[in-house]
Amino acid sequence: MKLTDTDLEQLDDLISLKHAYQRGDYLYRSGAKFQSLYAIRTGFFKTQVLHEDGREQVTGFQMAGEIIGMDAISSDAHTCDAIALEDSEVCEIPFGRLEELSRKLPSLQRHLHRILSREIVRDHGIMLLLGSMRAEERLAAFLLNLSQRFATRGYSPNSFHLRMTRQEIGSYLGMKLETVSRTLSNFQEVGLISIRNKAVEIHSLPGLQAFVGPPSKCP
Amino acid sequence: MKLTDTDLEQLDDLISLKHAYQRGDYLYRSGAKFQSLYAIRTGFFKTQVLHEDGREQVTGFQMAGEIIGMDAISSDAHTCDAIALEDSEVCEIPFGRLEELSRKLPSLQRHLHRILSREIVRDHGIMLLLGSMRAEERLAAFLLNLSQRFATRGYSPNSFHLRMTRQEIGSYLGMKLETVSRTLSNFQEVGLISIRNKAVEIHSLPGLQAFVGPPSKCP
DNA sequence: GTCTAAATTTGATTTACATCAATTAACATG
DNA sequence: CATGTTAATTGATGTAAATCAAATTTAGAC
Repeated sequence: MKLTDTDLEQLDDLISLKHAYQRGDYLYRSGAKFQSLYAIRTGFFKTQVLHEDGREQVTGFQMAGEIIGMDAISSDAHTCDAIALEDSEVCEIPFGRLEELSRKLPSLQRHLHRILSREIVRDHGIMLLLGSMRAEERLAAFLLNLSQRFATRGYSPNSFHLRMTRQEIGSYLGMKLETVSRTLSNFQEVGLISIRNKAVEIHSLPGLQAFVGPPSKCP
Repeated sequence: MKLTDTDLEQLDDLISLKHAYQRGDYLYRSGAKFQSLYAIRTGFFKTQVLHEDGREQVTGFQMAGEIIGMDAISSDAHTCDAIALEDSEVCEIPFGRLEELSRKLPSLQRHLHRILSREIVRDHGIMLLLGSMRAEERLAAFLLNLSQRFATRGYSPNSFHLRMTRQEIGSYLGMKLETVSRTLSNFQEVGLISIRNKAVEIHSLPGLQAFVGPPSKCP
């Protein structure tokens, strides 16, 4: 299937709505009517679900190139909050138009399906992490994941700064902020990383990797 | 958009591949090439992801009317195992054909997107559960969820039998089988449920609901 | 720059759950 | 129906992480 000029125009049109958000701004709120998906151009977001009793769970940290808002398709309303963790730029993708266009462009359709499915796979990974790893392992996996994503975007995999607080990391990883802090300090003490407030230096990626997985059996 | 006779034929055709599975059979295995989604007609399945180090995490229990296999779209390969927990019947839905047809039928397209999104929402709920609930709350939420799904299918919400072992429940909920057993025994002692092996009687749905959520503050 | 509030670190203590261990009950198989 | 096998219960003990509590650092507001 070839793209006609009209197709290209429409695709171009589809992603033409750009918006800027400042640190702390909501991209959308839980309960808001679903209209669009959002492609992050620059910046950093978190998404969180709120339990009626006030508990909250961070469900993800999203960075440039990632799509958010997919949870809202099922009920035509957003089911979580998305909040900018730094000044960010976002492309709005009206979902109705995306569906329309993806009916004409099989490769776009396939792409959309892959993105939706990738989110499911990601969530399963976090379920594994939350359900069966210890605090140390979770945090190591978290740092490795960030490292890998920064690397993909052309930044250093060994040196980056965290956009989120210890509390937000803790919420995401199912542990308290004190445990996050202590565990990071431990990593530093054994020389795996340096951490000064939000600035992280990973000294040994393999060393962190060795932490993920159960304590090695010594036969 | 109206459905033509040809459309209806194709839709009918799409879901014509039925297969039977016995307790313990694999519907698919992690790593297998992705071809189809599967609609469960009757029976009960579990899905689990395996960590290379041998740890496993049950990611869901699926029953009649539910669709599984969506995680595989992203990489063209299944990322988890799906195993029948009782004798079951399943419709295979070749995904290429589903995509093709959903290009012609906007309502089918929308339906597919909703199903994919619903899985994401479900996973976020489990992340909340794993990340921020205590064992008691997780198990209460689990029983309520099963109850509600049985009710939707016309079965009693108060009386059903578990198809899965304590170990599988524990894996799903991020706790050990002993804790599952103990917690169920506690629920029984306080009169919320009766449980004899796999047979559950819920005596008070509101009572279980009260368990989900943090211990009530007494001012 | 100063001041205030928020975030982080670190320590002491508690606790929920895991682990280890043994018994009992349910299930499958010849 | 007897018998090996797996699943479930229950108890005793250990431990990872939560909680409670300061002290300290960092970031924002004025």
